[in-house]
Amino acid sequence: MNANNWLTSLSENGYRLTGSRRAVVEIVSASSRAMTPLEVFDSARANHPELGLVSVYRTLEKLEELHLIQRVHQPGGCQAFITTGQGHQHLLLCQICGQVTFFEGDDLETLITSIATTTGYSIKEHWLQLFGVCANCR
Amino acid sequence: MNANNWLTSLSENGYRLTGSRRAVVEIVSASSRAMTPLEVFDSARANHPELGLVSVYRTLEKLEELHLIQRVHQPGGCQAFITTGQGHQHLLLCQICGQVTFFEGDDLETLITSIATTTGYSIKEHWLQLFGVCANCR
DNA sequence: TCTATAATTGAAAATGGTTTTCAATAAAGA
DNA sequence: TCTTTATTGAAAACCATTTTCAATTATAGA
Repeated sequence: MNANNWLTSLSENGYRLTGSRRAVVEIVSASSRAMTPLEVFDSARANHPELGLVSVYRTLEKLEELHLIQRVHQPGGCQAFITTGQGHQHLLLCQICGQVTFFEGDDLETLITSIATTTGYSIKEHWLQLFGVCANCR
Repeated sequence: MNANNWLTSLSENGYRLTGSRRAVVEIVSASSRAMTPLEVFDSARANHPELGLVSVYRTLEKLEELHLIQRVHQPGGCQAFITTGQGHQHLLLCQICGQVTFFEGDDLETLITSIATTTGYSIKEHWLQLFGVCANCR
């Protein structure tokens, strides 16, 4: 279902719907783990053996531009992408299985306002990520 | 002053004090902006023209291992390093001048506990970064 | 449906940041 | 001072990502 929305979005933004793009969208939209371009490539080639790695990079670039996916920063590297949550959300990552969960973090407003006052900064954006072990992996 | 502490720490951990290491430590310990290996290299070569880029990478690696510096993740890239703050601190980055300010973020405990309960995760670590415009740059 | 056009493709080459290799050098303890 | 061994810079290797390019193909319009 996500996949169809993504394809519609690509199409509405003037991008053509090709086999390669469908292959990438299919994999990434269905994953609850952040995936690197190479992981997407390997996974997508199961159904689309003709897919090139270059097209994976190019498709991920467009999905990111359309805010359908976002890059995930981790101690081990920052190349992986995950579906973007609805609204403003923060990330919770399982250090064992890699599962990504989103959560609302509106409680931050108080903290942010206080920091802005203390430091004299005008704060525009914030990143919050939690790392831990999910219920399944304990 | 930071520089001497860092050199002491390197020495106490069995690393030799060399000209290359002093050059890197001198630059990085004095910077309030996150610097990439190449920026450190360029800057340090002003006083140490014989310094090699490879030694910059190797020294940064050791400083990170000793928790004297930490990698800073930003939308534009994740290669830059900054001095580590005292205790557990969070980052506030100026999007204009790159200045890094640390702040305490203990107010997060409540939020984190609540997320742990809701999601069933055991939370081990967290990253909080704020981006904005510092007082000087406004 | 057919055609024309311009976007998209995969392969190969290029790029750029980082790491490894290696012989020469130099720090530090005896 | 001497000896040992970590450290060095240069060059080569590496590897993820981007660019180039000619062939292909999605799409709009006839």
